[in-house]
Order: sequence, then structure tokens, then C-alpha cells
Amino acid sequence: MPLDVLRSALREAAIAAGGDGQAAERATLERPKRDDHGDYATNVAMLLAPTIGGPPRDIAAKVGEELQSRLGAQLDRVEVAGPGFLNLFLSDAWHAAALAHVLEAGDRFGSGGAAAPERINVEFVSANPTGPLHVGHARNAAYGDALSRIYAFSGHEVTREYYVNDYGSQIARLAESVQARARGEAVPEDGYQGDYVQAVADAIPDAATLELGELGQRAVALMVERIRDSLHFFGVNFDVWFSERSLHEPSAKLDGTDPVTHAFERLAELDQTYAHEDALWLRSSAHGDDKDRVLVRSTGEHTYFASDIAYMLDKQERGFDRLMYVLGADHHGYKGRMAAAFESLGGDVSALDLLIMQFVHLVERGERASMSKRSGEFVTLDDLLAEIGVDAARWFLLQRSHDTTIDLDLDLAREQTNENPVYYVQYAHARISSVLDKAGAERVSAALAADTSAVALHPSEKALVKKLLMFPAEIEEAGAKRAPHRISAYALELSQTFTAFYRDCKVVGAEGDGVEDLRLGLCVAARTTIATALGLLGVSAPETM
RNA sequence: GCCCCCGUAGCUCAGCUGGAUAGAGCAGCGGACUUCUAAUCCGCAGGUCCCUGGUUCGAAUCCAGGCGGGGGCGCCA
Repeated sequence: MPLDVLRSALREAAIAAGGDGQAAERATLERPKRDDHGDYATNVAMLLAPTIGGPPRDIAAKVGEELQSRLGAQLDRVEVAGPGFLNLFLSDAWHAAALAHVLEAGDRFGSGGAAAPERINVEFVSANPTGPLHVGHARNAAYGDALSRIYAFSGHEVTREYYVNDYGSQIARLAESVQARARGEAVPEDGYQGDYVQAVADAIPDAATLELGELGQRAVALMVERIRDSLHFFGVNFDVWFSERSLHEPSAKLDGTDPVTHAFERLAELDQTYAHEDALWLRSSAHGDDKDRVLVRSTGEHTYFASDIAYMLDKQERGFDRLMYVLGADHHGYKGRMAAAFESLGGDVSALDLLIMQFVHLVERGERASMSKRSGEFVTLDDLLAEIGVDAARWFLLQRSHDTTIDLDLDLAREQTNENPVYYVQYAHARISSVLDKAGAERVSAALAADTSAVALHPSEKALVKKLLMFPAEIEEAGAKRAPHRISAYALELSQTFTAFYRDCKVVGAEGDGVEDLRLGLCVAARTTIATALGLLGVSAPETM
């Protein structure tokens, strides 16, 4: 990786200039905003100044000399600027070599960056199977899936998991609602009112007379099937659909005990529970939670938290290195108890990630509308996809940080669909495909094999090379910060940079020795990288538009 | 009362493990189609980075305290 070479040369130069390795390690190597500040700039001298002593500008000059002697012809020149920045101007040959590196990596460019590959469980969506998915779930789905794609691409082993809440009182309410519809009666006030309930009732022949427990399970199965189909159409596919109910049933894996009991036994062994006023409590406050939490009520019923903790233990016993939960904003109050539960079970919280998705607010005529499943009034994932399509929807939901609320004005979204930046990115991809088509596959292969080290580069070509080189770091950052939106921002920037190159540099039929070769190479690298970035977001990369 | 998120251009938001003259998309205004795909491009206009104080060579970014908006705090699921 050309940037790594540059970075290590910089580190050596800093040490040779009398600095310590630690400060050199912290030094930035970044693309300045202004072209006259070089291809890359470093603040290393300002970091070294306190330990070396002396003016940062003098230190920068010394580091510059050391760097020049190490990089030779790869480096055109260095400049000391401002308070002590060292600006690096790299040669055309360096850029050409960097491009060759990108081309060699092909569609694996940017992949495998994980320093220590982990087995990661990403649990997301996990919406109750009592209604269709709404746009809030869609955001959760797009986010969890994009994160999963990023981790997998980085070299981690990812399991996408959906926790199905198929146990407890809301299932009883669903059953009652379905039965009421089947009998043509009014749905109970605390039941589910949406039209989908009728559809479920119609799909179960004897819904009017079926015993409620059985009806509930049949209804859940239908709802899960529907949810799975919606998500599949959205490009989100789960590896594991985990049943909450199974936590309360005897498990062969546990020699016939049920997982909840197993978890209670485990917690008792670790002395994490106690009885008080006929209830069983978890010592969660000993692990940073606000207070202790009830696992078994005085009535003998298990709390929902009991299921959660049994489920968490099950995940731990499956041997994951990291558990990630993508939770809705209304669950942020659970963070404390979930972390406490994890620790109570002997886990190290650094291996636990509780990610809170902020809301998607629906806006209608300038007013915020509420989304309530009980009232049956909400925009479903299916509605959204019917209106604006998978690509626009995924982009829309992924272009913002997960911790900012998004306003969704469906009228506006419909209107502005064609203004969605996703089309700009896709268009750039299609345009490159068209250029490469025009050149022809044979010509392109020949170009990729050609030696371009002596070609003089246009500034737009250099800019494109540098933008491409940023991709691995963007992936790493998107993963480390759990921020898929970094990838969409990058994809847009890369497309803009390509378009500027396309405007300034004729590709097919370009004059000069090796010029067309190099430009075709740039096209291939840009197309591959755009396609990869879009792929990580679950957005398609069309050849034509 | 306690906790979480947000506050940056007219709007929606990037940028936040400190760096040089703060960015993008949309909206607005003015231009460019005989094309390698105009779903594009070029130009103009647009800012108290919520406020106050602190940290330092340097703060949109870090710290403290406010203000404003959103949300959560159950032996519900």
C-alpha cells in the first residue's frame, strides 16, 4: 500500500531527525484542502517540537531532508509551511505506481484491513412479529446490514441475527386481534388494528375457532415470513432467526434444561443474583446499571430481561468474539442493563457494542407524524420501497450518521428521488462502463499491462489517484466508528473526483505515450472502487442508465 | 430529577481521537449539449460552526457551565 510506505518512511525520517517513535506514530498524513499545500501534509514537526526542542519549522525542514533522501525520485519536493507543517509533493511516477497497486488489488482493494479478525454477531432489526416493518426498522436494517458488509469485507466473520419475540403477552394480543378479525368482530382496544391483521386472519383457515396459543404461533409464523420477504427484497438477509420462545423450552444442547434456567444457574454460580420479596434479582447495579433488575417476578413469571440475558448467554456460548446490538432509540435506556448483564455473565464489555439508532421522523405537510403500530398508521418498509426503490431508500437511510434523527417526508422523497445523490454515484459508474466499452475489452487489458511510469499526470488524474488511495482508510474508519455513512460520503466524493477527471481528461484516443493506458487504468480502478463502495451499502452499480 | 442523541449555509446534513482560507447535496441566480452517457458540468450567492468560559502554538472539534430541540427512565413486551 503506497500510503503505508509513505507513512513508514515518514516515521523513519522523524526518528532520524531526532524525534521519538511515539510522536512520529501520532503524526497525521493527510490530504490538504489546498493544492498548493502539496499532495500530503504532516504535522509531525509540531508534535516532535516539545521533545526535541527548537522551532517546529526547523524540525520540519530536517524531517523533510531525511524524507527526501529516503524517497528519492518518488518525492518531487517538500515545503515547510505555516506553523510547521511539512508539505509533500509526490512525483508523477509515484502516482502511477500507486494506481498500479490499486489495479493489482482489483475488487479486493480496501478489503482485509482487519488487524485481528473476529467472529462478530450483529443482531439487528429484531422487530416484534406483530406487524409489518416500518421505516424505522428499515433504517435499522440498512445500517446493520451495511455494518455487516463492511466487517465481512474487512476480514471478519459476521453472523447476521434477528431475535424473534414470539413469546409473551404481545403474541396473545396478536392472536386475539386475528381471531376478532376472523370472526368479523371489533379488534380489542389494546389489540393490533392494522389491515395486515385481516390478511393474517384470511391466511389461517380456522382462525375464528383456533385455540389462542396455537393461533398466536401460526400468526407469528406468517408475520415472520412476511418480514423475511420484505427484508430480502431490501437486500438484507439474516443467517440466524432466533426464537425467544426457544429460550423457554427444553434444549437438547443443555441436556434438557431450558436456556433461561441455564442462565439462572450460571448467574447463581457467579453469585450475580439474589432473592428479595419473593422475586429474583440480578445484581446489575454492581456492573454500572442504575439499579438491580428483576429476573423473576414475585408472581413466578419471568421478565423480558430474563429472556434477554438467556439469549445473551447463548450467544456467548456460541463463541463470538464480539456481540453487536443495533437498537432503536427507544431502547437506549436498556444500554445500562444490557452491559451489566454482559458483565454479570463474565463477559468483557469491550467485546460488546450497543448501538443506538436515532429515529426516522415522518413529516407530512410540515408536521411530524407519529408511527404507532397499534394504531396501524405508519409507513411500512414495503411502502417506502414501492415509492422510491431499494437503491434510493438504502442510500437515503445510510447517508446520515446513526445518531442523528432523520426526517422522512415521503412526498418530498418521491419528488426528489431523481435528485438523490445515489443516482449521481450510479451514473458515474455507468459512465465509466460506457467509456470502457468504447475502448473495448482487449484494449483495456492491454492498458492494464502497460508501463505507465513515465507518463506526466494532469492534476485531475493525480487527484483521482489520491482519492482512490483513501478508500482503505475510509473502510477502516467506517468499521471502527460503526459509521457506514462514511462510505456513502466517500462514494459521492470519489464520483465527483472521477467526473472532474472525465471533464478534464479525454480517455479514449488520448494523445501521448502511455497516456491512454494510464487513463483507462484510472477508469477501471474508479469503477471497481465505486462498485465496491456501493456494494458495501447494498446499492446496485448499474452498467448503463 | 437522572440518562442518551442533536444544535454547522435558506433546507437536510458531513466534518468532531485539535491543524492552514469550515464542506456536500438540495433550493436560488447566471451560463454550457455537434459528448467518451447533460441523471452532467462551470460560475455566482449564501456562515455569530447555539452561548459563555477554560485548556494551547492552534478549537466547529477537547473540558466545564448554560440555552434550545428530540427521546428514554416499569416486577410492560
